[in-house]
Amino acid sequence: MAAATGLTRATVSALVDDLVAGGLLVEVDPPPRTGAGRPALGLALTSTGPAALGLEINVDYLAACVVDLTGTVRQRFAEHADQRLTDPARSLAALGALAARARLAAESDGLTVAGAALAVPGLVAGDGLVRVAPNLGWQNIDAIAALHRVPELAGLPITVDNEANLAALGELRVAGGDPAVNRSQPGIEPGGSGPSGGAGAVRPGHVERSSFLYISGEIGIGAGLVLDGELYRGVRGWSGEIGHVTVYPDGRPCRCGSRGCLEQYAGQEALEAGEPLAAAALGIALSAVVNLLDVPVIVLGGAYAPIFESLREGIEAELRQRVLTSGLAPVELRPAALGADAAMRGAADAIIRAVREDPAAWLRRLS
Amino acid sequence: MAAATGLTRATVSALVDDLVAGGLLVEVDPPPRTGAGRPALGLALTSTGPAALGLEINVDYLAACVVDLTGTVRQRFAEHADQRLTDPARSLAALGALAARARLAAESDGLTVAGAALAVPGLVAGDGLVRVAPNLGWQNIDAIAALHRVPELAGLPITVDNEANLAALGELRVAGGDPAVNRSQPGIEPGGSGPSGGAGAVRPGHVERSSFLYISGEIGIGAGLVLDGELYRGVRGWSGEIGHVTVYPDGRPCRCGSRGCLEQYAGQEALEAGEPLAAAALGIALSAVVNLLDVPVIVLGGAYAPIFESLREGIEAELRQRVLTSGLAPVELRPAALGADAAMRGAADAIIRAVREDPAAWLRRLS
DNA sequence: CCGAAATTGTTTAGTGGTTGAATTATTTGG
DNA sequence: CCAAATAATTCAACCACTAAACAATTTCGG
Repeated sequence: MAAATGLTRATVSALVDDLVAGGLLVEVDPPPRTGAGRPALGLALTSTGPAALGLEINVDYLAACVVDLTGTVRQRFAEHADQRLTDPARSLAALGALAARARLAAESDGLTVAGAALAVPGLVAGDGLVRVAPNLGWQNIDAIAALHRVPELAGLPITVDNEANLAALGELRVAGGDPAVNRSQPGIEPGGSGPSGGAGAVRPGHVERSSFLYISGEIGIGAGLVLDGELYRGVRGWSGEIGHVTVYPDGRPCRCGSRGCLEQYAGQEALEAGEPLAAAALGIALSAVVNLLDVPVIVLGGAYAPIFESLREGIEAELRQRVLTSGLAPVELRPAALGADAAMRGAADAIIRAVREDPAAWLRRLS
Repeated sequence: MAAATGLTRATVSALVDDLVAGGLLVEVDPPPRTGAGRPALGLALTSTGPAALGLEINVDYLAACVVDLTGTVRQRFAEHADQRLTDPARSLAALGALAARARLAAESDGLTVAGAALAVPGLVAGDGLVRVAPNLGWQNIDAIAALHRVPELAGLPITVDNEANLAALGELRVAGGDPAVNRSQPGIEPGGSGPSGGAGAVRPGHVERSSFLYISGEIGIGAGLVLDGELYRGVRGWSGEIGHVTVYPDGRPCRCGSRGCLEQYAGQEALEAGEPLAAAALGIALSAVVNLLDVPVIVLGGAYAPIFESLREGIEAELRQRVLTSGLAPVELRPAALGADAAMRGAADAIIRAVREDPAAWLRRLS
């Protein structure tokens, strides 16, 4: 652990002591043994302590979950109902009720909910205001205030974010880039036990930071962009609107007022109509992303995940042709690892991530 | 200064003392007076001390400059000659000679060159190897090694980067995002001298971090992307290849092997042929960027800068139609502030930036 | 079965950057 | 000329971290 962080063993000891005392870490018994020497103590994130409430509202369902520090889903509630015909205030009240149940269930399980995040299919301003969510029929909805009106959620910090952004965060956790997840138990690389090199053989403090585009095919098409392990939200929080990237400049008119948007060729409605250009259109739009941003991985989520194999070849053909650097290094295409829960899981993960990044803030809260 | 950084006045004093002792700052006499109280001391970056060597190689010229800590160009040498017909080694030797002259002139002027950066019109790998520069006819050229063969540059740290990336950095300095440039002399906002609020009225440590896309129209079209005040280079350093973003999927064949690339409609050759679609093609490609990344500003550089006004309306029309959020907040379009020297200036600036970001490293060097 | 080597974890004194409060210096404005 | 305001310095105290010694516990070789 000291080698991985670049800190002294003494420092690590002190910090770990704090985290154990604060209830964020627990010592566990059986560490895997690696060779000679005194065996290391096992450490694990607590499954009691801080937890996060992940919320999602979408065209045809509401969902809430509670995730603990380890990333395990501890509670999960969902409700299927068409939100398009419902008044936003009612939708949010129903979601609030779901969230309240999830929170109470979690707290009676020893967890303390540190905060909540809500995933919505629309444009969210920096202050959390939902500017427009076309498929829900929302416009300028203050979802945070609405949720805060539920008594059980009154004091809770709540954030709102775009559905694709949060789903991308969910994938980030699974795909790697999160050292606490894809590393094994503390105790450095088991392979390197020999005298292969002294201290400094591994660059200390270095963590592989992944970059990828998550693209979510729903009624609309959204994208979440992770650059160097961090979600990029854009200056106003409106990044990732890949559904309205122009694919055919003089193509079909789109409800956004433009023509030839990707959504017209690869949105869920086009897919259900058997659109033959879907894969090609996706490939054209994605090649623009790769040319511009040099992202090495593209994750297909939402409605694209189940039909991944049928899209793959068509997309890859366009990427090969249209990405300038495709000859130097290919782009990896893969289906989303998380299913329909991706956005809700990612929402909870956003909160957990904040606690992980600054555990001291969580410990200070006990004042 | 203490208020701006969030540090104590005592700490600032100590730090400033170090920088003055190390020759990075000098005390200057006349600070502008703001109201009652003892007047503040003036501080300015030294115009002696560390400096940076900015180098550029392009199709028809070589250039080298030396920039000091304040951002002033202290030396500038350029040489016009067609590099397409020249052997890469010869081009680099000629550039090295130019660089050597610039360095010697600067050092006899009291400056110490801290490092050099080279701008090339091509793809540069993370280690500085120029993978391919189509318009120079380069492939896998180790420019750093070649420059290091010049005796006067032997020990100097040298980096290589894409021309558009560095030009974007140059624009960043001019456009803002660099507190040391766009703030006035130390001594906080002169307007706020009244009792408008105690300490903490200004969020300490906050600096406006700009995001924009710089697009450079040369023979090829490149782009440099600045997100939150930082240049985004992409995972492999190959971001910004906007010239090969598809604009018309079944359009003109491009020398990259694809069809309908932006370069075919808005590259310098197309412009010179009076291509009527140039502005529209640019607008289509740029709308994709804005939809994906939500950048609020686009800077047109290279060959686009002088004809900015003739392109503006055509580009803006496409942006209005194709950018989903154009109704919520318009995208600002503006011509590059720096001229043909943008990339070279940006190159030097990249080095200066490194010294500014970690002045302690520069001070340690004196051991 | 013993001892050497290896590895983990703790203890201790020391260091450097920072804070906070007190002090001094120098101006404006009534 | 004095009060209020602002700028800068000094100094003791603090905190996170380091470095080095030490203690604990294992494997491995005879």
